[in-house]
Amino acid sequence: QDHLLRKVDKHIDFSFINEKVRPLYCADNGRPAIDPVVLFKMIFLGYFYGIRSERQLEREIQTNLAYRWFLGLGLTDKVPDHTTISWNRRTRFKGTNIFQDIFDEIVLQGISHRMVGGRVLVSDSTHVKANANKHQYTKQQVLQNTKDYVDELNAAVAEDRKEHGKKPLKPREEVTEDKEIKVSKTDPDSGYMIRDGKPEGFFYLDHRTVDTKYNFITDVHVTPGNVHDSVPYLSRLDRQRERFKFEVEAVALDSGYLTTPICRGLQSRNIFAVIAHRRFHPKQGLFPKWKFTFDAERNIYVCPASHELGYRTTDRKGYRQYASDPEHCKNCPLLDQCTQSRNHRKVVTRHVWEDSKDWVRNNRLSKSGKQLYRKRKETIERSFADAKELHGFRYCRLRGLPNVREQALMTAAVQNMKKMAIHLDRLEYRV
DNA sequence: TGGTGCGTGCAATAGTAGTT
DNA sequence: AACTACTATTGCACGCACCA
Repeated sequence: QDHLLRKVDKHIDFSFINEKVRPLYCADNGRPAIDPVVLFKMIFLGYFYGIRSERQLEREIQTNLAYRWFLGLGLTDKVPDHTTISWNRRTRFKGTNIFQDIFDEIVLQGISHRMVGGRVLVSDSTHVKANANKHQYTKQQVLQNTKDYVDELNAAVAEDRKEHGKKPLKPREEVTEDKEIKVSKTDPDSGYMIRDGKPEGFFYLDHRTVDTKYNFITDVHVTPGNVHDSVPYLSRLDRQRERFKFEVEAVALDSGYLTTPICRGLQSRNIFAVIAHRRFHPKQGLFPKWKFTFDAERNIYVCPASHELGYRTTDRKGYRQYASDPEHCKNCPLLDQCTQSRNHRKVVTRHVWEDSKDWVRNNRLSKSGKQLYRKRKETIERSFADAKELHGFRYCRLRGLPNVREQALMTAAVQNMKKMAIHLDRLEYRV
């Protein structure tokens, strides 16, 4: 009586699948299809129990009474063939948003049950090993991808230079920075990754956002493994605000997201942001940057020897440069701890959006910031752990970005369903 | 490093259950 | 019987564990 599938069946309404899928089926001709609800329930079963193969799934359904019951199959009913799943994936569902739609619908059901607040969100990403041998690759020259905040930054740089009485920079034609990357022969969509102390090879990145109220997963996004965490963050945040009408008040993020565009983006959206801190240690022996204090009023940096570094210019990348007077530094006793530059001139840079970063830094040190930050680990990390341990999300079952996206969305949807079913069942029991 | 055996999803296509 | 839109079958390339 207390089987998980009974709770899922009781508390989750799957009838929406019929409506979402209707335009993809022929209404009045041909051989009748397997009921789409049954088809998707089969897929869900695979993810619920971490059955990573469609053949294996077919065999499991044949012999498992609970699975048959969940699908509405009698003891002697024929289980649909496993290839029907892959046939539908690459024929009927190809190029559609059906998996995203289903994930979204489950989130909406969670919202209607008051299990999702949409006020405090936590995001992180994890690597998922691609279904591709790390030795099978070709090398390719690609252009460095240009960041999407580039226009905004150019405007900020122009503004900043104007304020400091500098001439505007000549607009540069095209940014053509070439780099060589490894492209997998078996799954060209994945990205080659080298990380300290971890196995290298082809990976995807799964970016997730979790609502802190009941740890409901509210967003899933997959990119190749060589894309930085922070790149898709703001657009995914906005997606949630639009799609689910979230009024986001606060977010907590891992140190990988501590970049000026994100700090700036969150501040301008009026969202209280707490981001983990990473202290960089520059070349051994040299002073770290935080030893230089910024005086906003006078627009100067003060070095550990109390010497002033004055504003010099603002460069194309948005960094203000503050330089010391080499005549003064030449005789400084701290010189060899400060700079190795041949002309004894120390240059400290400060991004034009550095103020947003300072704002985030102060948030983290505040009382509510500390509280929120502590919550981060126990929510998002647990969500990823469950996905990997329980639902087979350590490896990509399928190849190609759309397919990996399908796997990520279905894994998350199933985690949400499980959470919802168990929670609602407990509520009912109490009443 | 190269071979073997096994398991996987995919592609091609054969087969099937409806309607006309 | 012809046509249609599905499902089922089959063979294949690939990944991976294992072994020498």
